Amino acid sequence: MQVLHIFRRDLRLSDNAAFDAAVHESNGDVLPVFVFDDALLRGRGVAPARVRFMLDCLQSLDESLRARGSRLILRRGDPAAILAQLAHETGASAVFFNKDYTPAARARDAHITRTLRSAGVRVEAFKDQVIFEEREILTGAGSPYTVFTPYKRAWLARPRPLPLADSNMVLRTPAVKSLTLPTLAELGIAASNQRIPRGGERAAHEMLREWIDSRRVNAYADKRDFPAIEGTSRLSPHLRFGTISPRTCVTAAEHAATQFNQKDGFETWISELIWREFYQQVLANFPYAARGAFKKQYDALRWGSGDDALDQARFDAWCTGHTGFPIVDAAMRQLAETGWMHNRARMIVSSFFTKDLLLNWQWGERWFMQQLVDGDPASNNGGWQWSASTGTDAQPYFRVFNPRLQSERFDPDGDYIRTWVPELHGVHGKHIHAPHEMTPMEQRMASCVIGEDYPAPIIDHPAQKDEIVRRFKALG
DNA sequence: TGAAATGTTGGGGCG
DNA sequence: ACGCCCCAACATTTC
Repeated sequence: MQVLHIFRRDLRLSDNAAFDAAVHESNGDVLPVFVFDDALLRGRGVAPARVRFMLDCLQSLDESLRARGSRLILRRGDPAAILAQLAHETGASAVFFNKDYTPAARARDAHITRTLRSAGVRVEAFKDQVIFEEREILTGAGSPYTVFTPYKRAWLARPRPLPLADSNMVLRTPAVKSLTLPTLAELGIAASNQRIPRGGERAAHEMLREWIDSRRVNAYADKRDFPAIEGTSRLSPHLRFGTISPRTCVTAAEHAATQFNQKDGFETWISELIWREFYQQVLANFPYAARGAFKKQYDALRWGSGDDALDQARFDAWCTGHTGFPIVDAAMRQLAETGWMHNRARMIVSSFFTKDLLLNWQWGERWFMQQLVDGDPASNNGGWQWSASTGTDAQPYFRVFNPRLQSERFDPDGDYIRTWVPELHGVHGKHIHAPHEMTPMEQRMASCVIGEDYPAPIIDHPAQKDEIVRRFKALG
């Protein structure tokens, strides 16, 4: 009895809930399928770098399947129609997949499920992408949490599912047509020359092992806020595409914390994984937040300067890293060049975007989705709304980052800045955080003339801060 | 996962 | 020796 498994954000064989169930139920007669969904590939939130990473993951997944006697069947088009066709063609009696929680994904999956069921095919959806899903963690009143700290407490108090045991069952897959792995150009996506990490399940497991065994995870609490330091796991693209499961990550880190009797780094790192689940849960339970402010009264907030050309120029300066604020420019260039940005830097540039440039957070959210290899709708939306003070658990609107202070605190020697902003290589000492304060003589000495080699700050922080606080205050 | 203003405390210089 | 003042360091408050 043939079972079809659809891979989407679970591009791995180990600890994969739906795939494991498909293999066991079918006794190895499994049809592993991936569908290139044109509706997604043509959307405005596509990042060439992310698609490249995904293609790498798919290549690696196909190799893993071939090692087990199977292979990955690739198709392109409308998923529901393709899956109905494939089920008919192969006589598959059931289609399995892992649940996805964004509003668009749920609509797509509801359509797939209706189509297949009306064709007489059984459909089963599994929890896999998160440890606890949408309505598993509820308040005493039975409603979803909208504040992180109590959510985290409830999350930690609950017994966690362990990773599934690896199966070595030999797989048999019928001969059906498959696309060869397409290129970016064949998918109609712009070329990407960003330096992105290696995809695939093996790469993910190697990274996790290194993260744990080198004990970098133990130093996470102390080092994670300094973007010049390799203090984070960098596993986010793998969690995004499911080349590693959150259960595997948590179990490995917990084991290491016990073994080394070192809890701080572990607990702080796990908190970040809980943030990921928190935001998935928020979007699942409050789907309107994908399209507007979680706190609805802030949909009425007026963004921008009133001058569209000025706003566009500011937006472009931010995207390309030419705002005249070194820490912001370094971060934006890291994003453009690598498809990744350090988390502390994400907070700084998103605060700058909303509270200093006064631009609508949704523009920034979209730019991130177009750039990030790890771009995830729920985490990205949650993070932007947090920064914009429109979201769940948002920072109060009067908490505004001072880019200069953030720079001095989290990149004290300017190492991060100099790595990504070559114009500032010759700028030494404290001037690295505010090069426009150099005298004309100092500017020449540093080979960094303000207005020629590097821009003056494009906005005045105190004035912009006053303005945004006034606008928020007006809405209560 | 804030910043800045304001308040408090305590050590040390100094008359 | 003593009180006064300054000010840094830290804590609290406010937005």
